[in-house]
Amino acid sequence: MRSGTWVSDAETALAAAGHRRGGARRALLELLDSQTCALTALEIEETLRRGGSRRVSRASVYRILDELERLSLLKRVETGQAMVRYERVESGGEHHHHLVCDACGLVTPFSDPALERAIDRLTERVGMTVSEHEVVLHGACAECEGGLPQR
Amino acid sequence: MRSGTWVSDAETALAAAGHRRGGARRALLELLDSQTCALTALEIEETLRRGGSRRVSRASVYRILDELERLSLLKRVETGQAMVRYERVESGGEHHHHLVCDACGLVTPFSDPALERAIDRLTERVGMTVSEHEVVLHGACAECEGGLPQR
DNA sequence: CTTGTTGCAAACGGTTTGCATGGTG
DNA sequence: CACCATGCAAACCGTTTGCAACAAG
Repeated sequence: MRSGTWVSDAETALAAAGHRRGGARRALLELLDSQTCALTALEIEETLRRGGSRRVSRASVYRILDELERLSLLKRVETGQAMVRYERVESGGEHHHHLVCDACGLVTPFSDPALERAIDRLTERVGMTVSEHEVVLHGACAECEGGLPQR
Repeated sequence: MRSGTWVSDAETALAAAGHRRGGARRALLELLDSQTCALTALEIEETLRRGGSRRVSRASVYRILDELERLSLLKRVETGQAMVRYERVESGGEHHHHLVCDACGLVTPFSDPALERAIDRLTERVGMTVSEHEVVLHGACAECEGGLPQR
């Protein structure tokens, strides 16, 4: 059960960045807020169209995603599949990573404190200012296990 | 200083998979063997052309990379940049992950036993057969730190 | 000679951009 | 009423594919 603060936080940040309001962006914000994991631009476009929400053109989807990412409201997720995915960034800093089934394409979130600790420690030792990190586990989900990967 | 076993291992695996020899693939194998980190298809094509090696058509580069990946001789690396990168898979199982400078695009390898341990442990708990994992750290390299990211 | 290997150019498909229209403040 | 937000369609560009010429075994 989400509190919905993300949408209002996002709108505040957008206003602060000099943006006006717009129906397309609003629809995207609400959709993204309701998700538990990352979506592709295509999934977003289709969900909005079929979900009864306002139809949003593909160009707008991309433009809005781009802007939201620039404002650090969204995070880009690379799953090794054809399309990039996006998911909201929690203001609290909590975040998860992803399991990708290479057979059926299913993307599932997971989180692991021990992993985060290892990365935090590592982050201090590398010769670089680390602003973000991403971990992707590839394999076969329970359902596909035993079946042939089709890629 | 590399031992060069990767190239011969690769050729053995290719032969076993029913492939004949070919100059283009040979050139790619040698180039990839000499690298310390992942290259894009474009970088491979250009390096081969300029490096005096045989010129290899773009289509062949992609086809060969694809086949080598299928045989687990290469690993695909997603850095969040426009293009996919490829690097050889060590038969010993040793592997590294990547630091990506979002300002200049520099990709650097790193390895961390503690991180690997955390991932191995995690791998046993998730409801999925994990065959591979990838960790990417984003940030600004020493050189770019202070300058503005340009994306 | 049979069949995989390569090059060339055209086709693909996700993403971006140019331009005209519409809505916000 | 100035300007950002949006839709549409065309342009982009990394990657894939069809096909014909080559070359390995």
